[in-house]
Amino acid sequence: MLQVPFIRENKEDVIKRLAVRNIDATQMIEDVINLDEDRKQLQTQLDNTLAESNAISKEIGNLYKSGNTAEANVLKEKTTQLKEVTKEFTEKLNNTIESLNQLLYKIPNVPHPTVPNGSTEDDNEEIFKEGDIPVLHSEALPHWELAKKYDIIDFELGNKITGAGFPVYKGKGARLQRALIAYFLDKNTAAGYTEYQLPLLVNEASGFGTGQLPDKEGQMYHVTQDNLYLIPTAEVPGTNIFRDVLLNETDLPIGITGYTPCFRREAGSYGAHVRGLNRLHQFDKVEILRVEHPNRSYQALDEMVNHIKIILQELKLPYRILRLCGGDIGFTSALTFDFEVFSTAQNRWLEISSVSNFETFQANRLKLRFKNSEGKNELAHTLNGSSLALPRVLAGILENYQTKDGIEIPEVLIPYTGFNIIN
RNA sequence: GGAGAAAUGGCAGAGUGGUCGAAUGCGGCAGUCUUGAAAACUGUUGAGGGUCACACCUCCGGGGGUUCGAAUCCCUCUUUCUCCGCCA
Repeated sequence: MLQVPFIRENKEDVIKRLAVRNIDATQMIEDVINLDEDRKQLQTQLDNTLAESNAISKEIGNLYKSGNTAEANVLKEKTTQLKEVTKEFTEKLNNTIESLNQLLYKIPNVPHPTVPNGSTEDDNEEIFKEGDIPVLHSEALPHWELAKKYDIIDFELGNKITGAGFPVYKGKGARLQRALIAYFLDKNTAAGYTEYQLPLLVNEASGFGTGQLPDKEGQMYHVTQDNLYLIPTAEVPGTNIFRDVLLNETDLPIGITGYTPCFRREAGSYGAHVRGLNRLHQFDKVEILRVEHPNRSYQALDEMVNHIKIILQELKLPYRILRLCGGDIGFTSALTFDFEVFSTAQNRWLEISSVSNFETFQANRLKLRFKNSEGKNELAHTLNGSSLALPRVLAGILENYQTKDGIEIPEVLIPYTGFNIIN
């Protein structure tokens, strides 16, 4: 959520930059500033009343001590009146704060100046492309056919046990998944990220901290009996490590990585383009996450992008990097780069990573701060990215590495799989 | 699941109705000493709102109550610890 002082001081710029998301925020920004003005006024009125109350209370104490009960009782009457006034102001103030917050929750992050205009994913800007798209033999298959042919993923079985979108990996398929997870985690820890194992269920406060709640709860599975949510991404438990945390400047930067399954309801998305591994209700992902000093967060974003590039180069998969346009960028993000791997048999690009800088948008909600060199508490910047989402990487490997003799295994993974072909 | 104890600043830990935003220690910051560092010593150091700056207000796990006045008393919720039970 945006900070009110920032909105007030950069009113025109905020409106202009939010327009890149194709929203006209003029009225909302105006309302925020007005509500905050009201808030300040009410706060001052309340504070003055309380100050008077406090002063009288002190006096009553002194009067009792000196035995002047009669005068004390007179003053007591007065405080009763003040209590009424206090109650009234408190109520008004709380209502104003509530309205202000409700409004602030609705305003997305301000896009970085480099975010291109645009309304849909077609307007995203391709900024990098690498890797040769292989020419497949004539009997090449999409990954779901390959999965069946080599008996490594069973979609029907998952359907029986749970429902659509919960595939069962078996044999070499299961081993390849485990290999990818281990490989990603090794790459990340080698780059300085600390490995974490995080809870897969989170409470309301955590859902709120990263912005899934209060508005986007439909994305998550809700365990109503205990009021917990299954995580849609490791970003949720990972970022909430830092909720209500005050760091020293020397603690920065912080980098963590973790593997978790992810659970997404994906209500209403069915059809041919969600076939196979393209979109699932449960999938595995390795995430990287950073807490950075504001003046080097964009450098950190570049480092993360480069890190993921190296992984894809090593896997020798054809991929491209997109700079998301204003219409496609996430609610909480200021700048996002998507990585897409080419699904040769489907002849389409599949998103396998999304790397974002949230600047202070998350930190403001989380109250994640550090003590800066002037001794002031300052909001940190948070960033995260997938490194990587497993199913589509797997789809990419199956399709791009298929030969007439079977599916070859990328060289870097062989130490992890213990085999070099699925046949 | 049952019984008991506890929750205080970045951390540890005093404080049981007004003089408490809160002793003390650690940590942080500044200084003295030193060629430099360490050690030692001295000073300083909670957060949020508000103000040009003060004043002032709020905050001692969350919520509610008693009282002129609550970290302190009462109710309630949550969490943690100990013991018992159950259990991968």
